[in-house]
Amino acid sequence: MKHLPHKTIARLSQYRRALLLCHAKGKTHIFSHEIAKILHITAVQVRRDIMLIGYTGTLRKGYNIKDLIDLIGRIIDSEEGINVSVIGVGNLGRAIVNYFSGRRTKLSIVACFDVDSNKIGKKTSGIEIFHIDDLQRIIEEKNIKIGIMTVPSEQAIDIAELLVKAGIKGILNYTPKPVNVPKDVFLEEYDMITSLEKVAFFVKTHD
Amino acid sequence: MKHLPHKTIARLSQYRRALLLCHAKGKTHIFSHEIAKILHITAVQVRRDIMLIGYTGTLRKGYNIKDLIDLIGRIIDSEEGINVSVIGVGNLGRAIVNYFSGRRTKLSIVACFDVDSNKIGKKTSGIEIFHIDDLQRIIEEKNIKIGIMTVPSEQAIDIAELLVKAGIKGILNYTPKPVNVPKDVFLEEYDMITSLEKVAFFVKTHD
DNA sequence: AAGATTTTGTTAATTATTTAACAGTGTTAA
DNA sequence: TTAACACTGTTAAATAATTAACAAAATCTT
Ligand SMILES: NC(=O)c1ccc[n+]([C@@H]2O[C@H](COP(=O)([O-])OP(=O)(O)OC[C@H]3O[C@@H](n4cnc5c(N)ncnc54)[C@H](O)[C@@H]3O)[C@@H](O)[C@H]2O)c1
Ligand SMILES: NC(=O)c1ccc[n+]([C@@H]2O[C@H](COP(=O)([O-])OP(=O)(O)OC[C@H]3O[C@@H](n4cnc5c(N)ncnc54)[C@H](O)[C@@H]3O)[C@@H](O)[C@H]2O)c1
Repeated sequence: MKHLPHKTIARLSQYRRALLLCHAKGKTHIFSHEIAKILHITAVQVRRDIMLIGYTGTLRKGYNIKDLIDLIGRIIDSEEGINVSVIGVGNLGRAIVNYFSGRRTKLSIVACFDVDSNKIGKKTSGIEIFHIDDLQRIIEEKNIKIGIMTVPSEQAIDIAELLVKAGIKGILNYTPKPVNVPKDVFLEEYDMITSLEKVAFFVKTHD
Repeated sequence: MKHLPHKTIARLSQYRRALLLCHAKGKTHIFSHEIAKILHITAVQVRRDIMLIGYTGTLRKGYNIKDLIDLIGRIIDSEEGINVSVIGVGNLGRAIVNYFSGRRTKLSIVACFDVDSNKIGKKTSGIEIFHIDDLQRIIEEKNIKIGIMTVPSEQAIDIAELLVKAGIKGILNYTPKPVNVPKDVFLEEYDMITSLEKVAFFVKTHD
């Protein structure tokens, strides 16, 4: 298995989530077209993705749900788990921390950072909030590999640089400000405003 | 100008945001490579996108910032503006409402919906919260075209259906549950968990 | 047991998107 | 006034992602 396309990785994550739900219901096998139906994509795409990770289902019975869940896990998870931090504990940051603190997965949010003295030392959803000046130290101490940026956009570029310096290996930037990272750091940016404007554009043109 | 690629639309939104910043600083012209630098993409891509919308800069001076902002506006905005609603005023929904209420654009959030009786009738960031049962009526009364879904994922499918019935033309689904809409409704889905798992995958493999 | 049916796995074709290449043209400098 | 330069606009090539096509095989039907 050489290079999995980005889009395939994203779908594998979704397949797994859907499969876990099916598994919980006691289902043991599933067809490509069933998975496709759940995610509203085509069965071919499902089969192709599954082919790419080298799994083979059984003809006429489909894919073994448990096996496929495990295989996807071996591909996208890190065995030891990965520690994550949230930088900027405002409305969005708090929502994210709260949301992820509920679920047990291989990804755990283990620290937050802010500059607001009212927040430092407190906890949000059980996760401690540190001062941004302690970032480097805490990142090292807690072996944090991923940073989720939810700071005001004016701070985005500086914070990204700080994260890179601290040795972070992946950044999820929810700021509408594009940031720059060296190529050994993986960057994913999501811009909500743009997303909404895109919807608005198609609403406008589609009638 | 025929069909603009989705990706181009998304970038136009970002160009405009960057251009507005430059404009505010008193800059009048900008080169493709300057825009590219800000967004960390290539100058060719910028030029190509701008070509697609039929704008032409002046040689050696670049693009007129004000003109380009206006043209992008004419393309992606609706003249009259578009009304938006948020369904599910929890942590994420509240963050979104608060965030967008600050900015004046052609897109305004004009109503929220929930089922929690403690929330109904109250306001969040100045926007009234209605009961989900009044959705159809309010959508019509307030001429709402877009719905942002931030309800628990178990509710996602039902709510999407409800929105479609009510005559919504665009849905932004922040639930990790894929939903189904007729093809005259534009659907954009963003799954934060998947996004984070994708970052984790590349962090894992990239060393 | 023969034939129809269903479903996978895989290669090939298609479509979408990005990147490269380069002609054309004001502007600056010699 | 001519040559070098620094841009844009556009076409062509390359890359990425999706979709179609179909052979192979397990199961079902009669
Ligand atoms: N809230 C949303 O729904 C939403 C939507 C789209 C984009 N965003 C983006 O997400 C970011 C955060 O949005 P928000 O609504 O949570 O804002 P917010 O103001 O509620 O939160 C920002 C937080 O960052 C902290 N902060 C400021 N400077 C910091 C620094 N140098 N280091 C660490 N922390 C710092 C602030 O103290 C605050 O707690 C913004 O960039 C915004 O554009 C938010
Ligand atoms: N918080 C995050 O950062 C985050 C991240 C990723 C995904 N999400 C997704 O966003 C959604 C909301 O997350 P949250 O953290 O804000 O959850 P939340 O529980 O804080 O909010 C959900 C809200 O929806 C309301 N609600 C429930 N049923 C409803 C119905 N039928 N109609 C209208 N409103 C209803 C609830 O009363 C509540 O106010 C979830 O699907 C979650 O998976 C959230």
